[in-house]
Amino acid sequence: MGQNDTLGEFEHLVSVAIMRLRNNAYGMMIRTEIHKRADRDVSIGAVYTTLERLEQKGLVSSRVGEPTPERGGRAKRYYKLTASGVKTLKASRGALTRMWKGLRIAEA
Amino acid sequence: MGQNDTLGEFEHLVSVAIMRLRNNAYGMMIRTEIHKRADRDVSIGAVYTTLERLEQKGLVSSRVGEPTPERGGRAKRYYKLTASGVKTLKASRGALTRMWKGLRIAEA
DNA sequence: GTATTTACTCTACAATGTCGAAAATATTTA
DNA sequence: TAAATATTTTCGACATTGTAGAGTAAATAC
Repeated sequence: MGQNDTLGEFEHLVSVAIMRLRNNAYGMMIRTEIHKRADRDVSIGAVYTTLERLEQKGLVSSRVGEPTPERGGRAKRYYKLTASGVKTLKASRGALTRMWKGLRIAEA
Repeated sequence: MGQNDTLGEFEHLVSVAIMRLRNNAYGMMIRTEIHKRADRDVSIGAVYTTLERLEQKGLVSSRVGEPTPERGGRAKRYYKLTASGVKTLKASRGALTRMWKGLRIAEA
């Protein structure tokens, strides 16, 4: 049930953030990107939980990077969308786009 | 917690459908609109549950209409977005738009 | 008053959203 | 080199949202 093809609202934001960040998409950065762009301030835990679930669904993959020596800190885990992830993200966006198409938002 | 300001993915679709349908936004129609536009086939129960929750949050309001005599059938309950609902919908769309802005989607 | 049609309500459970605290692991410093 | 500090990830728990299916209501037709 609910295997593939649609993303939740936050999953959508996380997925887009990963695309934007290219080869610098790791937890903390993803959170920052969402904060800056979508003006949405979520906890880092929320981000990781979602990342983990997306990975379980095969929509993103990850690898642990070398620990960049910039004043301590644990090694980063980098994420990227899989082919399936890109496809699903496109589908989600497409549904929204078609839904909004031609509608000029006015009043209640 | 999570009072206002963001819509879930399906709540978003339902809200847009209500706007599109103007003065003809009742359960069955909303479902059809989502099916046609977003190519999403959900049960009527799913639609009503969401409608009810949006109403509880003050994002939509409803009223029961006169039973149009078109070969039987119960009276319809019409929905519309409240001012707060419009605002929230705009915010949700805005977040997505800003998130996507400038990103050309390519490959994984 | 029974069948038929159209539409809504209820109940239950699965999936997604979200937080806060804890654990890892690296560098600096006393 | 042990302790302090910084950066990032992992865990556990619970709230909200997504979704289906069966049941109920109410109106017209026969």
